[in-house]
Amino acid sequence: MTQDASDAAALLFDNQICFPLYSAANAMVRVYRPLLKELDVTYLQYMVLMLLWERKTQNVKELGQQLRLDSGTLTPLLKRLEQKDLVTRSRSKVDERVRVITITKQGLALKTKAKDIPTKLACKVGLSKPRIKEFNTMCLELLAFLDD
Amino acid sequence: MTQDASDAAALLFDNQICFPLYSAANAMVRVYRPLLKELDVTYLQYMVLMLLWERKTQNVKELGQQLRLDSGTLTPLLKRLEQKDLVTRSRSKVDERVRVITITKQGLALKTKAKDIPTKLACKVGLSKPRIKEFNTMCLELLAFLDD
DNA sequence: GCAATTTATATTGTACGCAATATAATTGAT
DNA sequence: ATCAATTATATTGCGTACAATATAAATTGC
Repeated sequence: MTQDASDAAALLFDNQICFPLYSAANAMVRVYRPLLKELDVTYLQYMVLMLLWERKTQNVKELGQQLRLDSGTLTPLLKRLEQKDLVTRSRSKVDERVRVITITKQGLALKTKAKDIPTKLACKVGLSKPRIKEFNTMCLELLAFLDD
Repeated sequence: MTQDASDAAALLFDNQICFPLYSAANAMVRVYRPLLKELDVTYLQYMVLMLLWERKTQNVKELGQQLRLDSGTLTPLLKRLEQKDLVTRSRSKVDERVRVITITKQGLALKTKAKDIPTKLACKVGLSKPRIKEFNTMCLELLAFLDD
């Protein structure tokens, strides 16, 4: 193939190397939505709660590093979780800049309600366990490249 | 492992079967952003233009099917492309409900400017060509399950 | 000890993504 | 032909993402 032909092929929609990734991520959030409706949280809020179920107090930076998101996304999200009484937002006594997020009793209680969600999602996902593992590995590998 | 232990493991953040997908999709859009800055379009706008480079006139439904997006997302996006004079938004003479999107001369001209973007992106992605193909296949497979 | 720099978070503005709903044109059944 | 159902798009409202910028507290260099 000539260089020009290769350039042209690279600009064809169906040859876009990441559009299926983009669509799959959207579809995944769409599938989660009805499952999370009973908890009245979004997918991202659910991920934040999950982190806080494991370690009940974390600051914004710690959450952001695990979620790969910054305060521009997290600050308003955490305010919404606070308004639902699922977390508290206090300040560190040691360092006044640090915003300390702590899960509340109600936030912890949601964990019980969430018990069946992973199974329900796994059904929707369809792929076998080893194939999911393989898929996650590839996503993480890609992520490592994309994040430099 | 007992059922309870398995339930608990399923709610651990690091065991979430789709969070790497979510993060990778975000990272991918982030990597595209500086590459598309010269064209002054977003990733999704770039995908729409790509479809219109291949077939210069398409209606909203046709675009939506290929992009897996609805008018709630596409209508405002197409208005923005119209404001940049990259597309026109007319009505079908045959069926007045149908909004016909046509790429403009300026919109077509952007294709030349975009020539090097796929190569630049491929460098960032890092994965080998066959591995990218494998990854796309898995995303499409997952997508088929998630979309029922 | 204090100015300069760094760090942690917050704010602003833009653009998705999508559920829910609205509107207007077309089609279908009688 | 007419009215009900369907279809195509638009609108509204909410919640991300994130670049750019702002602010205030802590740290560093001297």
